[in-house]
Amino acid sequence: MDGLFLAGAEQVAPQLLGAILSCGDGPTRCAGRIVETEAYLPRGDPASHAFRGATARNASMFLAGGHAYVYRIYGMHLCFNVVTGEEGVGEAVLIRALEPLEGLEQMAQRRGTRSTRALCSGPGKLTQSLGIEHEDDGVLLSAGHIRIAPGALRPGERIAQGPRIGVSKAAELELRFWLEDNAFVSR
DNA sequence: GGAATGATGTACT
DNA sequence: GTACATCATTCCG
Repeated sequence: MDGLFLAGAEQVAPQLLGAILSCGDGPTRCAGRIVETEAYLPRGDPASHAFRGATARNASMFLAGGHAYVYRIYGMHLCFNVVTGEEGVGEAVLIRALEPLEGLEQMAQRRGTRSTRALCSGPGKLTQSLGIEHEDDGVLLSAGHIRIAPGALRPGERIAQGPRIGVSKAAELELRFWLEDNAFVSR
């Protein structure tokens, strides 16, 4: 699946739907199926952190495709992205929601809830559930404890596309992708 | 140095 | 539906 990440974010985002994102090994392993993503483009996308060039915060967004970009938002939440494209370009796919598959008890403990639907149905929730830390920013996904494995769409599943959420700029771009009617999509 | 601003989540009305 | 917690980063002067 590594080669996939060298394509553009707009191509990678829908292709990640159905793939398995996991964190940790052994008894602490948690995993979920990706059901919602958003693309952030390398050029002409003022909503992207990379829009004004590389800074200390977004440096890992300019690594080669297949690295993680983890950043803190609103002073309290972490968001996890998969960097895409060639090194130096600056594009990524935000993972917005997962359908929990493994480590449900660990996730519930980290999140402090008993609701399975509330575990990973949002970018901040899934980083907390999986135990992703700010130190994971810039790690190579194929080599570290955070991994993405290929997955497939289930029979009858359809990909939906629409405007991104929470962005105040470029709101007209339809760069959010999700699995239609999936109960674990955010909102 | 100071002010504004988030790729959010939760609680409350 | 609205309010707000909470702070690193960024931008402006």
